[in-house]
Amino acid sequence: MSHTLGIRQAQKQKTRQALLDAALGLLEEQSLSSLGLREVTRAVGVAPTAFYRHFRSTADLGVALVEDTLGSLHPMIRTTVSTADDSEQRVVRAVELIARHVDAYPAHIRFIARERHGGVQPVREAIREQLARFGQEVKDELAKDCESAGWSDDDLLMLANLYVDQMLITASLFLEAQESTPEERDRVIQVATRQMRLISIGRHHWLD
Amino acid sequence: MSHTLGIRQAQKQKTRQALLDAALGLLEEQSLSSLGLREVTRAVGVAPTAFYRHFRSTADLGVALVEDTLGSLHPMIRTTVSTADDSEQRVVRAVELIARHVDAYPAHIRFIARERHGGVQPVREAIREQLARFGQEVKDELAKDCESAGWSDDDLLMLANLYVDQMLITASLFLEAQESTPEERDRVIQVATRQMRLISIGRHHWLD
DNA sequence: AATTCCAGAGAACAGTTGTTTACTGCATGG
DNA sequence: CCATGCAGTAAACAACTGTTCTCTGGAATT
Repeated sequence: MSHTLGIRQAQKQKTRQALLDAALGLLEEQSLSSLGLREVTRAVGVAPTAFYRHFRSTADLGVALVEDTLGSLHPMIRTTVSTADDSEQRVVRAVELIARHVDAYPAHIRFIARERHGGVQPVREAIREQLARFGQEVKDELAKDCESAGWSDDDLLMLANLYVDQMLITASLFLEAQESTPEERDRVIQVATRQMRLISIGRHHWLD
Repeated sequence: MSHTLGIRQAQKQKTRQALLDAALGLLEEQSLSSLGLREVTRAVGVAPTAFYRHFRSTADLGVALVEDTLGSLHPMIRTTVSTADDSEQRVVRAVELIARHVDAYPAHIRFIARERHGGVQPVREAIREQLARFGQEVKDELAKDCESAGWSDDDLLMLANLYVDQMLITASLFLEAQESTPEERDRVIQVATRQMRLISIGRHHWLD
């Protein structure tokens, strides 16, 4: 079904991606609500009017950016929860995976952390939607675990969302520590690991 | 020592507060990095140049706003942790207090949630600093509790920061639910309460 | 080979922005 | 009571913004 795009469509998607990439770069030191359309086109090297061929507005571009950046998170979250070692090893491995992802795509998680509560409503909504989806995915993974026996659906979802939020907080801490000393980075690893561990302990004794 | 201000200084502080209030209002539907200085003065009804008598830039105003808005949070956080009922009642009461605070000062917590990871570095730093202070305060309160016997200082601070982050997440959820149905609000209360409870359970079994 | 289509260019538009300069009126301190 | 200080005003600046309109070159379709 995936017909090889013509030269025409290929070029279009290329500049579209260039616009998205340029925007993501510019958003490292400002928020979406202050991002100008001309600013983006200037960074790419196309005329301002070309922008409209791809997006209705910068808010529209922001929504597209949400799909892109959170799409890259799906595999990480999946593997973070599903690695079936012992409970303690799982926590350590999760924090490690988060750190690795932040190193690989710092701009992605900066964008999400910044715009999750940012000034552009449609973007906030898109992020909220995607994170709810993540919550469901994590819940499904948790349900497979034998430790989840006797848990209600509501409680599983509650725990899943707690994990998702904690992942974002941890990722954000790694991002801040990135332009700091390596010792600070190690400190973040230790704190994040212990917080995750405490949540896991709470999970273990939930049904008492 | 607090000498009654002259008419001069009183007027100055009055317009300064007017600028802060107007800015906080405008920031409900945009972020600080897109807030224009003229926009603020227009909302107050003074000349654009008057702005410079009070702030160097909008970023400067943002930092001042952090002190204001997070100052109002100090009493809440203090009482949230220190009410010395039984553990379960404490959780319920904490969530209740957060809900009440969000209803009282929605713009305050919106500002903090938005600019904590926002596009203006000095403001991010100011918020980070204040939240670290909160973490210390919570830790001091936790240390008084008999349940904290045998805990290391690092672990206490780790738990305190976990609580602070969880409070912010919960407050943010209440804010979103504010312009939604009352049933949604109740759902937020239930989820937040159970998340807090799970953390408390983790705390209780931490030393096993 | 002729025609249609469309991504991108270019110019122009009215509005807005931050910042500077010179000013005014009034509360304040000698 | 008079001189100084200073909060706020007014006008002007170059630079920038989003959006519209018209146009063009080359891929896509027939």
